[in-house]
Amino acid sequence: MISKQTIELDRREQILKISLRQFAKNGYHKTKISDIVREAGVAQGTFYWYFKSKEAIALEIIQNGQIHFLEVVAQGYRQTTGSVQDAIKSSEKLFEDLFNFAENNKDLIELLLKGVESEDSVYQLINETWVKIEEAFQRNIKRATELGILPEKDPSLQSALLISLIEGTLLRWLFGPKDSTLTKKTANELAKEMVRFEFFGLLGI
Amino acid sequence: MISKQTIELDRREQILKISLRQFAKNGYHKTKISDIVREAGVAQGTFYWYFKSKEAIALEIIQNGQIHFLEVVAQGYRQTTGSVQDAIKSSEKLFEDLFNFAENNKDLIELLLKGVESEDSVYQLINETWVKIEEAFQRNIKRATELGILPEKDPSLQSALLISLIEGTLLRWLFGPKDSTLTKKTANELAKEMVRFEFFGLLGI
Amino acid sequence: MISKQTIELDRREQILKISLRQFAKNGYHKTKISDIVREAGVAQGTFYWYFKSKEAIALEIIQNGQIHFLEVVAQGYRQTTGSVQDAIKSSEKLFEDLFNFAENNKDLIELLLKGVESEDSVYQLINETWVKIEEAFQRNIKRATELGILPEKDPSLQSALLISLIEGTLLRWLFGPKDSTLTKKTANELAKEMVRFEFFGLLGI
Amino acid sequence: MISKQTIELDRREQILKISLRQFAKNGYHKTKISDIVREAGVAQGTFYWYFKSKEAIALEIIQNGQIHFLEVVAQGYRQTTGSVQDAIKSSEKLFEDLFNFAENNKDLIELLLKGVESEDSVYQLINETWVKIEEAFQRNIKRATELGILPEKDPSLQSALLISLIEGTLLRWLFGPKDSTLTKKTANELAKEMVRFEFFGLLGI
DNA sequence: AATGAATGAGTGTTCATTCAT
DNA sequence: GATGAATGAACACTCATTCAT
Repeated sequence: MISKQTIELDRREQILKISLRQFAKNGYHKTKISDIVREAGVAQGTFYWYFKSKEAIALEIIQNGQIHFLEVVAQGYRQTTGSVQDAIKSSEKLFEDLFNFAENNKDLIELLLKGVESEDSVYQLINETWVKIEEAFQRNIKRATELGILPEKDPSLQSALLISLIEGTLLRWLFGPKDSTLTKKTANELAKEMVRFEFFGLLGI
Repeated sequence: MISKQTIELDRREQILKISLRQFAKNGYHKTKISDIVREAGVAQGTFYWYFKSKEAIALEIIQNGQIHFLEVVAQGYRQTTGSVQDAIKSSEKLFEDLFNFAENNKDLIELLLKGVESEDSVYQLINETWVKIEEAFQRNIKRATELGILPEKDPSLQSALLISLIEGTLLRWLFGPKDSTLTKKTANELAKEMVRFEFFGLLGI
Repeated sequence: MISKQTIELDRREQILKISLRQFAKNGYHKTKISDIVREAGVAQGTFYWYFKSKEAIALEIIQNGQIHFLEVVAQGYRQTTGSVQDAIKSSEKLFEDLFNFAENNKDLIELLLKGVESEDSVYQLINETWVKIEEAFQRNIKRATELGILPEKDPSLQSALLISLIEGTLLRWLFGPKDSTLTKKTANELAKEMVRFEFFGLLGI
Repeated sequence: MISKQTIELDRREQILKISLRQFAKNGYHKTKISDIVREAGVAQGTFYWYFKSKEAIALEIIQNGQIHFLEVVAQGYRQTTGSVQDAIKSSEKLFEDLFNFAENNKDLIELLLKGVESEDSVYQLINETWVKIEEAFQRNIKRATELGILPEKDPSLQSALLISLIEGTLLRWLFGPKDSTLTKKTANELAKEMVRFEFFGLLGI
């Protein structure tokens, strides 16, 4: 039997999901409440029973996404014992988790990557999400440097470069032209390539 | 004497410039024609004497920008004789030119980096710009591989990674928090760091 | 023991009371059913179990109020024997009763005085209330004229002037600025002043 | 020849006039912008070319009205030499001016008398208008008291009573039932009756 | 009796675009 | 070339009312 609770959650969840997809696909401004409710098969007013405003639902979507995204990043890193091999392995693991998450949450990632021109508050929250992810990576780099795995350098620059790689790769992997070599790679393959570039650059083997 | 022709060009140029700045600063959708003409000190109708529509001016702005941007990228690369040292040098040169151009054309870069959620046609043109730049880099990578400077790998992946680095770095360098270590670097310093990472990765010296 | 009947009456009474206060305080249009039910602690649908519509509850509130108001006005007047002194005394008594009633029914009075811009039907009923009160006063004036207490004049004008005085005084006394000399008067004092003006005008002692 | 200036003023003036009439007739909340523009024969957007918002136009209407109304009240009073006869004469003159103004500006008076339930800012401005008029009357009463024409009493109460008379009389004279004896009076007759009541009360001759 | 989710017609406002002058 | 008044299709949001449970 489906309880009231379940129905409400479902409807709310459904609107959240539809909104996320539309925000991701068409952007914040071009997504109209009327489109969302049409797809959900409910009346315009129903949207406002569950959500205070367009801005509010966007913020909730991103907030949720941020939490899940950060969980992945936080869990992905295992403590390394000290060898470069270990660092590479755990980095691969992290990237693979991250890419898998991204693949399973394409809409969220698209919104986080493209949803730049929205309400200010929404923009801020998206920004905050990337900053937090960058901070997580920075912590890992610092630890690796302290363990002597990585040479001493400006960790903020390093993490910035890393995040740049990740953002750009996600964009091209998930939303690039369907026939590119990049699009066809699996999360695992991509993680390996990324790590190779991360540690050894273009010259690395 | 200033001819009518000149005046027209000036006014047209002025509106283009103002529009670029406003598109960059506030985004495509949040930029209103009324704001543009107010800043330009002309009537609403005047805008439509020079430009067919909001979409048209955005396209023209990006088209112009694309041409200049590609010129820099095209000129940046000199022919390499074959040594890794040369490749590094010329890569540094390219990055430095690119960063200098970006610094002198902040508005354009901001629009190209953030202006994702606009009209479809505008989005496509921005996309095309990055693709063309990526292609330019890809050609260079291929040549370096043929010359034996770089090891054999998927050049489309390599250029994708490179462009990702560039985009992310530009975003953080030009539009990141004012007090970060990244923001304070000069174009030359940044180019050197980029190249180091490009060729040697995190482990490189 | 509280019977179901009692509970229902209570709940109904409670909603009526809350609605009256909100109508008075915020006006008919700015009072939302959602506000009323929130304050009553019941669901939106419950309101419509007890009342047909927003208009219906407003009409009922005013209808009730009209009855009580008219009772006061009807009881207020005692038969006068014929002397001016008696007329003044009984007029004072009436005003005092009326002011006391108003003080104990501020919300109702506020609604009757300010609730002008509501549904047409509501407006009509408020109007009717004042007309009936005016008629009561007019009857008294006529009787006083027949008894030779008051000089012969157009009684409809006289009662109109009287009601005007009452309405304006109530408005200022109950809802005027808290620090005015008017606001601080008691019902009895006010009644005396009113009667003095009523019978003798500005020149009267 | 009709200059642009004239046309603009006309259109603006026209919308102001239509809005005033609709606000007066239907109240602030029930007056829709769509009704106003329909009557004016212009598009919805045109309204917003001339006025910032519904609230803004209401405020402008009342502000204008307040100025004209106060002018009448200010001019109406002549300095009195000291006799009661003079005071009565000048009071009659003032009331007559006031009633004439009201007759020629029925819509404004209706809005000022009935437009109680509007936006807060609008409500405040209407209130302010009556307060200023009351102050003008109060000044006159004080002067008359100093000259020994009126007996010493609380002038704030006296002016309050006077304004109450005026408001109530206007309401009934201009908007009362068409067949009443009151409605049929001329401004001059009404002024005389008012003054009689003002100075001598019901007992006065 | 009571709930609260759902409805949908309406409301003020915005803004790119047009056009008579 | 230039003006700025005029347009009207949207759009986000509100709220009295309904109804299945």
